Amino acid sequence: MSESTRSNFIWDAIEDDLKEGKYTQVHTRFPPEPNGYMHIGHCKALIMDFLTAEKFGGKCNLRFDDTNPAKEDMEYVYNIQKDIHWLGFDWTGGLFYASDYYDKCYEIAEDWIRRGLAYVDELSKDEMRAYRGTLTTPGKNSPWRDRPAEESLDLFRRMRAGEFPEGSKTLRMKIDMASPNLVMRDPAMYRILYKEHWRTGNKWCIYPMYDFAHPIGDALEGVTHSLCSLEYEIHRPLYDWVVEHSSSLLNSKPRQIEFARLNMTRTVMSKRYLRQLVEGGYVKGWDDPRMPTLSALRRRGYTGSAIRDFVDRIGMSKADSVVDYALLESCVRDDLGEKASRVMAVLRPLKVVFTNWPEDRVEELTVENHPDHPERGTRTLHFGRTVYIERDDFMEEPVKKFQRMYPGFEVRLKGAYIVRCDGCVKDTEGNVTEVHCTVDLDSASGTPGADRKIKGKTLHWVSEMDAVPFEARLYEPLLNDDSEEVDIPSTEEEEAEGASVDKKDFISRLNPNSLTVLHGVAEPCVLDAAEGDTFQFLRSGYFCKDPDSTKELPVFNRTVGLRDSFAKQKGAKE
RNA sequence: UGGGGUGUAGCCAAGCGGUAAGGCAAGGGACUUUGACUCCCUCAUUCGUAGGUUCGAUCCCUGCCACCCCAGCCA
Repeated sequence: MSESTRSNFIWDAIEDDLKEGKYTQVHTRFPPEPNGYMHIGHCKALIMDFLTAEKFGGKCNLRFDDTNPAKEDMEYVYNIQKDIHWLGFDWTGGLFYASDYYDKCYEIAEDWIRRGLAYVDELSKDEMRAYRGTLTTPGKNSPWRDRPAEESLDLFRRMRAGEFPEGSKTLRMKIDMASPNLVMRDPAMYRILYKEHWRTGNKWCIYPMYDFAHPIGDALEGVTHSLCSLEYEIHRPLYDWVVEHSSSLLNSKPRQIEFARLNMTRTVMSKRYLRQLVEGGYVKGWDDPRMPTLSALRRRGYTGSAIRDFVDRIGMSKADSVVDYALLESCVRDDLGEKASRVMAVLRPLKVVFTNWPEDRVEELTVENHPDHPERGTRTLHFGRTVYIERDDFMEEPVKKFQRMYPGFEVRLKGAYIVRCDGCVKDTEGNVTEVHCTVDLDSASGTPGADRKIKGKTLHWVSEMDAVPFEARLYEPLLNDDSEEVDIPSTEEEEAEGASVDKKDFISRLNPNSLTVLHGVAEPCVLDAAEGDTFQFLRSGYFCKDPDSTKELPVFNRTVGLRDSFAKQKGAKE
């Protein structure tokens, strides 16, 4: 549970940098593009960025990489900040936006043009692609590549002034069209975009590209270690090139280090697929508790500390990997097992009548809120002639090793009495509607008679007089366990083109049982709980009160079930 | 096919020339008024593969194989 102190290859590298005097302090940044909701996959980078700063006593900035006004929105800015705080971090180095640096970027761009490091190109998109060459053949120089600096400068200023239509011109870095690394083949620095930016309004109609703005943002902010995912590895020479050629204008010379991004079994991480789920109505929204978004996990009852523990436990490496979602579940169970108060709730109620218990007799019982923490107090329950138990806890004809309620067998009701099952009542279709039991009146919890050992298990229950109806929403992974993993796109691309084939496979893997809605009964205390409060419903799992709750009908999401070795064993034998 | 990466158990992952950590999952047992928790035990003679160097190789060298990333005026 506690954050491990073990290192990883990134921290080792940083320690070396410090030792060698390459840097005297550590400064990181978390640079999301505000174009969507954050999901569990983002947490690896997020936690790594903030935790690295913490570990080395440095600072971490939050910088929104808002260089593409076509895709970004303020709504996301707010949500991302909320998610970061939820995970228990703060941007100790400050809050920034790439758009803060538009002027500075422009200044550098003009400087580069003068120095012959950049030029205005007039190739169309298609032409540019053709000139770029292929993986195996070198590209060729644009006919505009060697135009005089003065001409480029003039054109660039007129681009900025809005004299040219979108797509007609770009500013490009002059590097090497024959480089075996495609990203070095004169990458674009600026494109014309007549889009209002949510922060800078209509001040600009040219916007810098990531490859240009990102290193500059880092270096302007004094970032020392720029951590990012593996797909940027081939951009590192470009990153260094940009910093190198503008170093006199910057505040630091950051080192980019890449690591593998997080993938998980039985879910998807790409924004494109998540959007399909929402827009196709397969889930109720971005915060539907089945989604891997942080807002969904929060609603479902996951905790920030469980997610931090998870990221700690998956480790940090450069190998592509798909982490078993069971590890995440294990982390929440750990966290909630300690934190959550215990309550009794019956998900699928079956009525039990105690034939030897007087109709009007009511007994007050005291039960603990947490077995390992007596200091968290107790609560009072009422025990009467009729209670509800879980349908699964009764079998008229028990299967092998079944140690719950069945005719002739004794079980204990948690915090109450030992009862013996005498039989059941069925409707015309043969469904069990009621179970009859005899209470051992000398076996009340806390009395010497309760010490009697029995073979039966201890069951949870809710008495009829206390029963509060509630809705339980149980979840399973979004995707079936298809042995073959989903084709998880590794970039955050939004382009839906060419996705139709993927979509079919992905949609066909959807788990039809990802949501089960049940109507159960619970102890009265669930009525007073606030939205977001989490309980352990004894023997059923951890449940979090949902915002859909009303005064009359509390709604609870099952965050995760308890481990169930009996179910496993039973499942294996069937 | 060019370039850049990565291959250690079912899934993650340590290991940095001296004889394979740990977690999750799985299996067995103890305890138990949650079939939970907790606690024990089991789970890689072998590190993608074939050679080489070495007294000694998961670690160094060479070849091969597999997978991932790159041909946006996205990030």
